[in-house]
Amino acid sequence: MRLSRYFLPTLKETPSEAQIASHRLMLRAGMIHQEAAGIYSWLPLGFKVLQNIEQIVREEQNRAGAIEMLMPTLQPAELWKESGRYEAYGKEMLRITDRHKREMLYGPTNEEMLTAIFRTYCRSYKELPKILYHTQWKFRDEVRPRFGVMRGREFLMKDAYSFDIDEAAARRSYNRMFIAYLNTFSRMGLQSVPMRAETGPIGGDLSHEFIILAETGESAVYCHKDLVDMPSPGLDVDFDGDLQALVDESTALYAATEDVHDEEAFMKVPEEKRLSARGIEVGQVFYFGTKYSEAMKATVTLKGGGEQAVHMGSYGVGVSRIAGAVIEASHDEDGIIWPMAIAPFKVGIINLRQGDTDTDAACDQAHQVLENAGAEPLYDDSENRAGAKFARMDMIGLPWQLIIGPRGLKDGVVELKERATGERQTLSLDAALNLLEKQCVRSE
RNA sequence: CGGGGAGUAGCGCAGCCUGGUAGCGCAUCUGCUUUGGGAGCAGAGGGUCGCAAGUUCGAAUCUUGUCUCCCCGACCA
Repeated sequence: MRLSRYFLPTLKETPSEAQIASHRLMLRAGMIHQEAAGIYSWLPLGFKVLQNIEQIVREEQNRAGAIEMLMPTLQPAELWKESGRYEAYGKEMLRITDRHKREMLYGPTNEEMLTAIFRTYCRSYKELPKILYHTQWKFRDEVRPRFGVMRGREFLMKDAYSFDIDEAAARRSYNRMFIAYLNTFSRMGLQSVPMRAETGPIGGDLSHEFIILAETGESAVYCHKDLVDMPSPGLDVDFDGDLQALVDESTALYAATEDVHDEEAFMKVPEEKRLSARGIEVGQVFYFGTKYSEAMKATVTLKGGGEQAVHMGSYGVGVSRIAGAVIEASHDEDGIIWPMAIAPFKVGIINLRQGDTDTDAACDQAHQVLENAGAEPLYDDSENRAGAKFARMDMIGLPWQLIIGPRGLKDGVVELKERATGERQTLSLDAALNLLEKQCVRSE
């Protein structure tokens, strides 16, 4: 993509409303545009990131055996009256009345809707187990939205719902999502730590929040240090096999958020391994049994006759929030540092002397070769001076910068800079293009 | 929802106390010079001062109301 044809409204100055790094950088890098408190337009660069995140989530959901669908943003109030949550949800729920005076709402989540779908079509134990998911915009009318997309009112969320015959089977679904989440975040270059979370009225140990450690995290967290560099299970996991051992491995060590923190248990962690930090929740897995299926009469017939309310769980990933969380976890004074997997472009080509015949030609060639190879280049062909181009490229944080100028070309070389480390190497254009193809093209 | 702060050009801000032709920096446009880490000079365009009432000869400035945004807290993916 040529920058001159793209839409990338970057800002040199920081808008005054942005307090934390990710919010500031998303505005400055031209990723988002605020429409109202907690509501954002996603400009092209931000939208690419959002799509990359969504796609990784999708691939890992599918790999774990979940089935994708799509439910609407607007829901009829009746569903929520059935479950009792229409009253319980309070002012956070955005209620709307249509022209026929029917009560509607902008969905904050979809348990009711999917439970209603399930009960309509699935009547037998033979239909189980099932995990269905979608990625859709939600709305929660937070009293006080903040931190940009990390805590907006409108947000994009992947939510999955599992249906099983009993608690033991529900645990297997839970485990699938648990492992899928570890892989999902790992693929995005994020080290996630599953932490015990509040389970609500159901009790038990079946709820975990997936936390990314970051200084600006919204909640205090406590965990065993070894969890911070525990490898993810890997994409070759057999999701049809028994995942319990893998889950146990990830949950054996102490890890809890503020809400459920147990100081006594934490003290049993060797002192040098105790980590108390702040974290951002990017996902949550939750088993809630028959809470909705009973209220909404989602039952299946049993093998031996009789009926059973299905055991359910729900599994959320904050897709739009992750865009902010990644930046919180990965930036420096100069700007964003995108992990390769979700970077909006993989390499930025910097033309140091726009208008110089040789430099223009070399840049054009690099651009074309990388574009054709699928390395997703962004070519800064603007008339700006070198310094401005460097600064902007650092800010938007593409993993690689290919720097081409007349000075180097005289000696037949270009410069390649890795954003994360700042390391530069000088090499021939061909060698640079070869290296970039290896680094930036996704092999599948 | 309690407490605090702010709305003046696309962005960042001054002006308000003490009413009298609306300013600065960045950005944008034109020209010349410059060209490897956010260039220099010269010029130009762009604002019903959030909105509404009121006071006044006269309101960005004073008064009242209202809307919006931000911060701290409570709440939350």
